[in-house]
Amino acid sequence: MMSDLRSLTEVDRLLHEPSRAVIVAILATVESADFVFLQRETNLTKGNLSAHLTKLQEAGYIQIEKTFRGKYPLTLCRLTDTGRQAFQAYRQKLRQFVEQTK
Amino acid sequence: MMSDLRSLTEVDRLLHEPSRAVIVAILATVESADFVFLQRETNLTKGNLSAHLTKLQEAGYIQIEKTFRGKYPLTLCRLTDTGRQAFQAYRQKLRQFVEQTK
DNA sequence: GTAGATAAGTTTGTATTGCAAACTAGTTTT
DNA sequence: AAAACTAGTTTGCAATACAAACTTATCTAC
Repeated sequence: MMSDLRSLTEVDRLLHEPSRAVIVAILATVESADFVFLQRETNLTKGNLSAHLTKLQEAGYIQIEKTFRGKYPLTLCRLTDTGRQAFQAYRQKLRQFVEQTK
Repeated sequence: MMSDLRSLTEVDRLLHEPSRAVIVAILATVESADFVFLQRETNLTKGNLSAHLTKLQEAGYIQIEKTFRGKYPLTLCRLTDTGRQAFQAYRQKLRQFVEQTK
């Protein structure tokens, strides 16, 4: 396992975007979260949240289920196993960088 | 001090680029480093290294001195106090994120 | 019953990037 | 004197992050 400073350059770019890292960090603590909840927690605009969720879904990191709460749309998101593993690897990469630097 | 998950979205974007974080991490360990040394250590192309160094300089994070080694150009880089402080803050932000997530 | 506000999203427009490839200027080798 | 090497800088382009505009449906006030 290569473990020098420059291994940070191989970091997962999808998760290295702070907004997405925060979204995934939240999803790592709950079994699922809806769009409105995520928007309140992240402070993102609806548009940007939507775009980030789509990217996470395309990468297979989250699963999105579209349904209804009463008469309104409900978008439920949950972290996949792939997503959880990627997030752990990402945290590990950050941890190593922080520990290896001064 | 705000210290929840979403404070990661306020991370220093200049340092949050892995290539630049690595450059700065290297410069944090030496009093100065030249272009050729940095290129070997980072594995960046000359073009991209040049561009990243220019950005770090524009932000006041590094100081660049152009001189000569014998007959060849020598570009010496050193971290400024501002740059060192920014890097410490960046490391702290990463550390907090890693510690606050699961 | 219809005009306007609200809910829950998606799509579009744009300016900024990170990266690869091309270029520059001088020096050494053949 | 042509080719190759050194030490960089500039250019071209595709990707992306964010804001603003748009969509579709529901609720409220008149």
